[in-house]
Amino acid sequence: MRYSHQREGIKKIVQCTNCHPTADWIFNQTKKIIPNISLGTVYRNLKRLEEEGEINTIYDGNIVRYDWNKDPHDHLKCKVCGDLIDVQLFDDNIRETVLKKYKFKVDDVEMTIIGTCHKHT
Amino acid sequence: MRYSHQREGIKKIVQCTNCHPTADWIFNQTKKIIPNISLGTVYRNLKRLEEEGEINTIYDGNIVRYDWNKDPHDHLKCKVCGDLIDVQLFDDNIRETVLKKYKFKVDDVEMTIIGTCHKHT
DNA sequence: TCTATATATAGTAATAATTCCTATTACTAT
DNA sequence: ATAGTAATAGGAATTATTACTATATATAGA
Repeated sequence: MRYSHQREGIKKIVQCTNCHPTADWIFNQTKKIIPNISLGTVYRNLKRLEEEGEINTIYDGNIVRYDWNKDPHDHLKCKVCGDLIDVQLFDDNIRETVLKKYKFKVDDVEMTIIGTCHKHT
Repeated sequence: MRYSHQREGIKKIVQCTNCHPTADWIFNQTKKIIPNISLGTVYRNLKRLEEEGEINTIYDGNIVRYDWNKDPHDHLKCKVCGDLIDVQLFDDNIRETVLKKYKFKVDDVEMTIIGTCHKHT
């Protein structure tokens, strides 16, 4: 894949945030460094970065977000503030259980736990 | 809530299928019984049925689907045929673990397991 | 049964997120 | 430097969903 200034900018933006940004947020941030970047370029490069394994696409309800955290992990979604918090729960036993019980070869486990985070007690 | 012929039709359609239909699929099926139903009516009533607890909204990646199965359950998503299969895995220990470890009050656990189903071995 | 009123509907327009298209520009190897 | 390849900007097209509005319908009360 050929080098591209735009893609490097997008990558840096995604990797330097702790929130789980949407394409639109990434577009707006990237515009601050590369003012004439286009939204199409952002979408195309996010897709390519995902293909390269540099970032992950996560689905927060019907909102698409991007995540630089490549380790398998789950999310806690707070329904009060909307925060999406990275957590490490299980995994290994899920793979085995599902394979035995349903003859289903597991590639990926996506788990989102919806509730209320500690800030609202 | 006032009775509506259209809402009853939509409810019946959703409850009589084992697939996890999209709004568009539901619209097309409902048209067979109520030919001049409009798509807006389908969306409005799906939302109200969800509010009433008659159906659930599930997010299959960025595709929105509806599900009459109100029991808490998880999904296996086959990346070959796209099938979404209902399964019952765990739950109870997740709630406790998450509450203790992250001080996060769990309302709902959404788990989708991506892989290959038994039809493609 | 009839009427009044609130709610639902069909049909259309508007919005939002994403993808597609095309002319132009940049990079690479010769 | 030039040709060929690949990437970009910008805007149009697409898809899913929501909003709007005039008309139709359900239902409560006379």
